[in-house]
Amino acid sequence: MVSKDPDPHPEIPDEIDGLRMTKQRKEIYHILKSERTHPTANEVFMKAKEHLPNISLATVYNCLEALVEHKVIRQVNFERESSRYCPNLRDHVHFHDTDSGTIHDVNFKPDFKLSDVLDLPEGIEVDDIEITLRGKLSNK
Amino acid sequence: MVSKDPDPHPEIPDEIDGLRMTKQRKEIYHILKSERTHPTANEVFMKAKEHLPNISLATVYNCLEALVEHKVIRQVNFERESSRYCPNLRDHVHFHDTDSGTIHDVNFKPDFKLSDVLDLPEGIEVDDIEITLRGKLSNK
DNA sequence: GATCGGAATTAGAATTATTCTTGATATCGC
DNA sequence: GCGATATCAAGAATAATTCTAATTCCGATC
Repeated sequence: MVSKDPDPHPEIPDEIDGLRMTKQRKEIYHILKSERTHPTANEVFMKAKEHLPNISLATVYNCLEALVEHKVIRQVNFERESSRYCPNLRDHVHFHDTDSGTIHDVNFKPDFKLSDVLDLPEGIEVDDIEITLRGKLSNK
Repeated sequence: MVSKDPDPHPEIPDEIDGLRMTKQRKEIYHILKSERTHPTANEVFMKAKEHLPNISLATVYNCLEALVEHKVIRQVNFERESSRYCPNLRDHVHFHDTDSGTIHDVNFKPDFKLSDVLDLPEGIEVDDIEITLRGKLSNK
């Protein structure tokens, strides 16, 4: 008699926003949630292999794409580097510390309005804003 | 007796910011200046061939890179699409019209301060800001 | 004007991240 | 359990960009 392995990520529901959360998708989502380092697909792949040794890079890409499409995670691009992935769904800005290479989330002030800051043309309808800062964190 | 061809772009100096402006670099800079459509390297290549039929794509990449390094133009990236190039050196934001696929420059309001808008962490030193808007221009 | 040296250009190969294709597996509803 | 459908895996294919090596150009010097 074969007993099914226990779900290694019982905290993740079996379906999110209409997306069936398979073993692989759960693992990948879990990796993003647990380390908030904005990893690349390849970094996720390395981590995922620890628990799912047979997973393929193509599957990692497929899963990430599915999660992005269902707005469970976000895809983040800096320059022309590999895409990175981020489970933080709040509107936020990415600060790229050029010294350490790390990426930090920065939040908007609560009363932020785009039109206060930009000379927006008439009739513009903004669906998506993307802001990246680059710089250093002077030793505190 | 061989007479030298006249410079097709006499308005562009022979050196900008320490960068020798060769025939190819002048042509490429001219293309960017005259059509403000934020073309890709390949689009620049096509245009450049009209006047310099022997120019190679590698040269276009080299020239664009040199111009970017000397801060004569800017490189602009949207998502993971091909890089685009922009001769507008003023601080500005790119609005990507998802209907037409065109890109428009949007200016900051004159009194714009980053710290008014974002919860910046202590000791942050921002060297570069990059903002992209995506959306539509409702028919005026 | 010829020559030398470094910079720029060219053509094509190489690289890299990502996507595509195809066949195998797993899962869901019946 | 069975068929339909979704997902996954492996490797090939793609596209943008970078690299390499050979050639050419250009300015400075003889």
